[in-house]
Amino acid sequence: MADSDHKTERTLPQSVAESIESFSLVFEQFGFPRMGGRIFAYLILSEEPYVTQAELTELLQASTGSISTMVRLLEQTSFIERVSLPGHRRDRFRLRSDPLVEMTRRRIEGAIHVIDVVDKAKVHKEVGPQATDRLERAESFYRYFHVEMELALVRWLEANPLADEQSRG
Amino acid sequence: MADSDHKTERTLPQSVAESIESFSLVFEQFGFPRMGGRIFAYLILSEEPYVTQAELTELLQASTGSISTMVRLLEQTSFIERVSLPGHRRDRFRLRSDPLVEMTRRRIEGAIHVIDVVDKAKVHKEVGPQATDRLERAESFYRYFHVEMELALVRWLEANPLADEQSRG
DNA sequence: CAACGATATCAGTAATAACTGAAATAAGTG
DNA sequence: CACTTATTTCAGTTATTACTGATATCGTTG
Repeated sequence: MADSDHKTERTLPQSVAESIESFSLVFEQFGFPRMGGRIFAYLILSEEPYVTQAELTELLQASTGSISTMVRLLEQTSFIERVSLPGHRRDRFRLRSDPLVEMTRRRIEGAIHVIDVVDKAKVHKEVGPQATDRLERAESFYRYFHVEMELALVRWLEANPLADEQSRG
Repeated sequence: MADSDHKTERTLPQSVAESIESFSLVFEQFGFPRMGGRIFAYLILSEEPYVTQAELTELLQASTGSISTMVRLLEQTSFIERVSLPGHRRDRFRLRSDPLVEMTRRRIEGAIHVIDVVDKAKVHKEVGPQATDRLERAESFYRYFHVEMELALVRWLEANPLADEQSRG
């Protein structure tokens, strides 16, 4: 019953490999290690919804350690999902959601931290009137922008619901 | 006529120094070296619109090399402005705009690069129908979101014009 | 134009983080 | 329960980058 290791493709086509690299750089901008971005990119670009660590190791030309650490990180941050099926030794992984949308959502939430830093800076007695004005301006901007981004995101999600191509593989 | 080096404060109050550190971490998230963030933070928090490299070196406890490199970087990326006055040896620097707003603006523009990467990935013949759907969904989201952010930013700037506290020191 | 002060440059250091590869552990199978 | 295979862990390597501190260059002033 084993699924052993008879995958058809042992290696990725050049063009896909290049796209994966581009994506990895994009995801790096979101604060992810490149290898994490490569996993995202593979899952986005592949027709196979699930992938095993062994496949990732081979296709992405990476070490088992690197893949193991990365899938755990992505799992813990809820970007991918681990599925272990009885009758299968290898765990399988799949995307939980559009990674770019989800990262954008988290970045939006990150704005709260910025607001917090700005707000905290205002309270010190050493901060003069002009500085206070600047801080208030920055805070006002961030508060506004944060809300606007949240609304825009919600609007888009409502207009573009997840057609659950997600729910089976 | 020299302005020599008779600044009143040789060192920053604890609380301000802490705020500066917090800011430096925020700016780091925008891809700036911490020292750059500290310079921003100082200029935001100070009542003095202008600062010299010597002052930054002392107040931020940094090396002259680090400060020199950083102000040049910030100058080249148009975040700060260098003003050299005749009769003054030291160059003086000041903010050109709200750094947080400006960085947000640039981040928005960065979305174009993401769209580009997604778009390029679609053309390869090896990319199947499901992957194409995912890419199109991502692209659609990014295009929409990019426009919405631009609009939100413009709206805010119109409602909050720069009262030119900027134009003199 | 000599001397000094400010800034730029550059080589070296330190700190960080990703990644590898091997060894340990866990889980599934006959 | 022994064996195999998948996964985790971890120590070590490599790469990157910020920063320092010394030296070189530039610019101003007397």
